[in-house]
Amino acid sequence: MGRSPCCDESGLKKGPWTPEEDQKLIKHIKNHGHGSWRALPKLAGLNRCGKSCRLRWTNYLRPDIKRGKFSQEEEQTILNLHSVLGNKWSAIASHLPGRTDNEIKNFWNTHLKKKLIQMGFDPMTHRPRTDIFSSLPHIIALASLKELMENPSWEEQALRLQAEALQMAKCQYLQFLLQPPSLTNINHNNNPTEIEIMNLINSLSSPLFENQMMTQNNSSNNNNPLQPLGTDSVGLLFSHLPSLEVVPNNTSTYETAPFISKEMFSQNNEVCDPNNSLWQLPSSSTAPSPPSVAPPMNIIHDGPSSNSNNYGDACSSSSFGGSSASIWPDHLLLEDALFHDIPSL
DNA sequence: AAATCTGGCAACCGCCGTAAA
DNA sequence: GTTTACGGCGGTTGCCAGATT
Repeated sequence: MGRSPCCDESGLKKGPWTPEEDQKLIKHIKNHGHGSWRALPKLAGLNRCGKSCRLRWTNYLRPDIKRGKFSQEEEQTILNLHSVLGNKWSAIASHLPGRTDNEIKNFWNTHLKKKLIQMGFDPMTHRPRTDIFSSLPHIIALASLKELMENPSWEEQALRLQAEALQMAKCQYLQFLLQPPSLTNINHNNNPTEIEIMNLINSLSSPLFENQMMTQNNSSNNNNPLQPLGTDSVGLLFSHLPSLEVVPNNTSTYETAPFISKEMFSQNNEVCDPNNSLWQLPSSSTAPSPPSVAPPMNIIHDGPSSNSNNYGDACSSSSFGGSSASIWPDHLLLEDALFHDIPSL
C-alpha cells in the first residue's frame, strides 16, 4: 500500500545533527518519552521528520548505547550469529547489549566481511569459497610474479595458466560434489554419480593426485590398476582436503554450516578453546591440512608495505584486531600442487 | 604541500508488516 | 476489505578524516 515517505515534506532538515538538536531531542524524550515519533519533532521543537528523530535516538543518543571498539567476544558473537541468522542485524543486535543494529551492520561491512573474504571464506555462507573465479586473482597475481622473476615466453605462461585454472576448477568442483548432501544446495535428486566423480578424478593429472593415487593403490594391495576406485578410495584420495562435515557442539539445529571458529580469528595464532565455537572443523585428521581452496593472500607474510598485496582490500587496517591470522599453518602454505612451482616469497 | 584515494560511519531511503480507522 | 499511519529493518549513500601519492 503506497505510503509517501515521511520526509517528503519540504522544509524539513536533513543531514548531520547538531548538538543543539541532540539536546532538544534528549530533553524531550527524558521529559515525555518519545510517544509518537511522527508527532515528536513538533513537540520537541525540531525541524526534522519523526523517522530521522527515531534513528538519531536509537542509533546514537540512547543512554544505554555502548560505544567504542568491538571486543573479541562481541566479534565472535557477531560471526556466530551471522552464520545462523544472516543479515538480520536487529536480531544480532538483540544479543549484544548496547550495540545497535546499524553499528553492527557497519562493523560487518567494513571489517568482518572483508576479513572473511581475505581468509578465503564466503561471507554469506561462512564456508570456504569454492568458485574458481574467487581464486583467479590469486593465481594471476602469483603467476605474474613468477613471470617477472623467470621471464619465460608469454605463450608458455598463458598455456600453463590455462591448464592450472582448469585443474583447479576441476578440483573445486570435485570437492563440491563430495560434500555431504546436507551441506550442498544442489538438488539432491541430481546427486553426482560415482562415475561422474571418478571421471573427474581421472581427468586430474597433477603430480599431487597421481602420487596419491599410487599410494592408495599400493596400500590397498590392489593388483588391478584398472579397477575403479570406490568411494572409500575417493575419501582417502582427498583426505588432504578439509572435510565439510559439520560438528556442532551443542544441540542447536542450525541449518547453515559456518566454518568460522574463534581460533581462526585469534589474533596471535594461538589455539583457542574450540568448544567456544558453535562449529568446529573436524578433528579427525592427524595432520594439519592445506586448504581446499586457494589460500588467502596474507599467506605472503607481510612487510610494512604489504597492503597492496592483499587481495580485494586492505582490512589489515582493522582498528580492532590488528593483523588477521591465517588459519593455514605457514609451512603448509603453497603446498597445493597448483602453487608448487611458484617460488615462495 | 597539495591532490587524490580510501575506510569508517552516521544518516537516509525505500520496503515491509502490523494495527487502526 | 481497503486505506492509511507508524515503527522497524536492511541496503545504500555521502561526508569526513586519515593515508597515500
